[in-house]
Amino acid sequence: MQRTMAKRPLPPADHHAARFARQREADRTATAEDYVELIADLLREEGEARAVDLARRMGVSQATVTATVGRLQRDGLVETKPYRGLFLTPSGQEMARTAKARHELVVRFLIAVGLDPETAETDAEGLEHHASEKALAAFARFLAEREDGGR
Amino acid sequence: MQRTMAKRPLPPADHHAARFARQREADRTATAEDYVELIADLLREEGEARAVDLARRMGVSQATVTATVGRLQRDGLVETKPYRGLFLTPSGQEMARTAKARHELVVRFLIAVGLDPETAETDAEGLEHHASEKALAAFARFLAEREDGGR
DNA sequence: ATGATAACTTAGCCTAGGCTTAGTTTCGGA
DNA sequence: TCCGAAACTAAGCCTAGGCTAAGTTATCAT
Repeated sequence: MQRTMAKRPLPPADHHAARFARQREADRTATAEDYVELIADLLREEGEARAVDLARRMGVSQATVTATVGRLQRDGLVETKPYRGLFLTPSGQEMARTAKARHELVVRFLIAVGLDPETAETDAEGLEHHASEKALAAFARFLAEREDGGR
Repeated sequence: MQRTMAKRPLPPADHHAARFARQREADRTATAEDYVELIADLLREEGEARAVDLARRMGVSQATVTATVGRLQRDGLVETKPYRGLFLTPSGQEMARTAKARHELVVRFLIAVGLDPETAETDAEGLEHHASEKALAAFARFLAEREDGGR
């Protein structure tokens, strides 16, 4: 049995470094995922995703949206038709699909462990980018068990 | 009853924007927390926290550590005595204390919902910065119940 | 059909957080 | 004691992601 006190020695340095590297990697993709997810939502709910709406919903200036969308375009995730909104490339759609699924899963999980839906939604925004596949699998398992046990 | 399909309409734009703002705020403090937490760990476990060890454990160059530590110093979290390592100011210690508590809580929670300890540790690194107070409270509640039920 | 308004872009600036390469300092062992 | 290796700093560069202010350009309503 492990000690309960926070006295476990530090992990080996390279191990430790790998965690932070994963972390930085996740940070780099987080913005792309947020934009792509939001574009997909807007396309679905409003029929179009205009830069001005993205700016409004992200709480950011239009200039920032222009710059970010430029990077997304460079990375093959988004296409633009000025004054006709933004569109997702196939790989953008793919990213949006998995991002949304992840988001939904995290929200449902947070609610299941006792968070109110509004806070769950807010927190999911931050947490969804940092949960590993293993963690997501554990969340899904937890939800499945919860549903079985509940009936 | 709400629809189960992901068809809930988008939240109001300002609402939506506020979530992302919180998010960006958390991102800004994440690096500081990671450094301060690691410095505290090194001081506790090794007796000193040298820049070179931070670099090794963060997986980053020494120059990057110098720059980051400069910002931490500017922000009143850290003090340096060259060749004698890094030290935390009272407010740095405070930050380390709460960061560590949060980290421990998230790890224990992740293990409780079925993650293996190693992955829990890795994921906690990313998740701890993005869980709200409400979420942390929910995690703690969950663990408490779990312990009651378990006996 | 044209002109005001709204949408979008450009330019220029900033900070955080990375990097490498090239110095400085300090410490410790011969 | 002194000198080489290790620790640290400095300089200069880069990208992402923010900002404002100043253009452009489409669209739509008259």
